[in-house]
Amino acid sequence: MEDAVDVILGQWARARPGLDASPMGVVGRVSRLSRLLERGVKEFLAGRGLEPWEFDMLATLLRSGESHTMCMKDLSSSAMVSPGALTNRMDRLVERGLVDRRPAPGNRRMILVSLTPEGLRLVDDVLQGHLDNERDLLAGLDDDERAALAGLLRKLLVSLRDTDL
Amino acid sequence: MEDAVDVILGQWARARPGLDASPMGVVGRVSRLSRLLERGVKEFLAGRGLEPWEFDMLATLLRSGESHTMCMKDLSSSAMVSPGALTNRMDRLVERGLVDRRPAPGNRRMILVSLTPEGLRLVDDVLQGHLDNERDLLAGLDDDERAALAGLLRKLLVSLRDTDL
DNA sequence: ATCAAAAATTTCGACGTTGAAATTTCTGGG
DNA sequence: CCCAGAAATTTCAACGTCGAAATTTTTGAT
Repeated sequence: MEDAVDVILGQWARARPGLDASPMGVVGRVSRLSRLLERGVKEFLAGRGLEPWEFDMLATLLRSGESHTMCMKDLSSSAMVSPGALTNRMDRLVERGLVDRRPAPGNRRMILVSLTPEGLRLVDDVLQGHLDNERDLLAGLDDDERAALAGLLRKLLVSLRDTDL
Repeated sequence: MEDAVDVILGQWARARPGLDASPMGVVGRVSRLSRLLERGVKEFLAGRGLEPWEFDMLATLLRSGESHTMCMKDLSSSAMVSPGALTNRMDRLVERGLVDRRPAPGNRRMILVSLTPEGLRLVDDVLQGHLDNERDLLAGLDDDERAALAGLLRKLLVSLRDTDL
């Protein structure tokens, strides 16, 4: 069965015979798949009253350790957003009462962000459904294929040095 | 070798033992890989004086057929951007002299966009280098692995109905 | 103790996208 | 032939991000 990227590769073969466009077979598919999965996640979370970035922030704090607390810098790099964007996001989460913010004792340069009880309850409520939804989005592959895909993606990511949060 | 997503899965295993977070092993990796590849493409194109979206538009026109001409609607869906964003992009490409825009003869609702000779020369000059760069970004996988990865991604994309441009 | 450099965060302006409303043109049924 | 609805594009306001500059605090060398 053909996907949209096959159609594109066919167009290249016609427009520029002799050109080896095969790298687009991977790069293009990763890009399209990423957007489709994002949309699927967004639709699920919208039903729970959360934007994807909100769930990301709450889930990052939840998995960070018992205290559910991180400083702005670590949150910024974990979420792969600029420091400025992180400030903006935390402003809004504080306003919703899902996190709180306080200077770190002993180092007033740092701001510590924690889940509030309400934030913890919300993310915990949504987490299982979110994973079920992701499983559904991947249902086109069986378990072996999913594992193989994860393995290939890992190998590529490691080669691109994506080894830290 | 561990990648960043393995670290995240390890955090989940500690924070919520018993939770099966494995879908994130695929979804998270696709998302991170997509961003890394985008960055690699962006850096290459910046050296040629092009933004990724500019190259996308020019390449889409180039591979569309002999005439290098498409209407706004088809360009919009090809590039997966809203119609409004497309108008904005074309304004700027016209200003750079890389495309031209004219009403379709016989159907004045439609606007036809074509590569100018200058746009054609530019995208043709950059195309081979762009593919070489993408190949470099994928160099962590050998040919068989790359083909296997493309196949798994295709299967997943087909299951998500990503079969048209 | 002091000061320059580094570190963490916030502020701010520029930019691009989205989604909805508006505009123009076409199509088909009556 | 006319008109309502559909189709293609443009306009516009709201929104979020980035990057750079500014701010505050800490660190280390002298």
